[in-house]
Amino acid sequence: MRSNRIFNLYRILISSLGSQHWWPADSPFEVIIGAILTQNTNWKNVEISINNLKKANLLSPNSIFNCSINDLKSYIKPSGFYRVKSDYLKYFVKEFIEHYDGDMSRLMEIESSKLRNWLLSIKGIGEETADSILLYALDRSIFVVDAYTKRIFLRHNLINKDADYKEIQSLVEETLPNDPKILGEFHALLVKVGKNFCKKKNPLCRECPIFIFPT
DNA sequence: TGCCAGGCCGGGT
DNA sequence: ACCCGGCATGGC
Repeated sequence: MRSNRIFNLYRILISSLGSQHWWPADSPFEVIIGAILTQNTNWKNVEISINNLKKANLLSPNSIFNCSINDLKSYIKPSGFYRVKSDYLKYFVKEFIEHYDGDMSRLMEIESSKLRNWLLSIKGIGEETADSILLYALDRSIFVVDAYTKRIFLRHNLINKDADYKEIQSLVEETLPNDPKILGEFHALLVKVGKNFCKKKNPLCRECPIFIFPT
């Protein structure tokens, strides 16, 4: 059965690799900034940008809102796509301040699906970024699906190649315990093995060492 | 040294 | 509804 194999995959990964200690950040707001900056970008580059923002005291909604767009661009340049991402950061803090007074504790009160729709309505935040924020910044029981998840699941015949985001997400959420700690660990573990062992981009590749289970 | 990274948007079919 | 080009830096 498919769900048993997903649970096995999680157990193998957590027992062999251990906790990944995600999401590295000093505050929930920093998680949100990182989630936007890491879109299609190496985390190492994001760290440089976040350190720049930290040194400039720009890790709060109001300080980013008040920062000039050109300064913001210069700080986040190392994480790439800095022209669009500086706009994305601006869009987010503007909405956050308008709707929730830039107050994280106000966000904590909101029900997950309402919060998800609000995040998705902001330009620059798609499904993966929204779910990363819900899970790692707001501690919700949401599974984050990314390219590694799709590749690894596909190679294990856990999904077919046209499976969409929601389908993969539901599959995991209905299989693993409803626990943000576990769902967050699973996503981090999939990224970890994806980075180390799963270099081939062809999702149908069956020779990659990540292929753990026989079919 | 080329390839790619913890995606998303917008325009074209 | 899909598909694809554009966005960009730093690491290995």
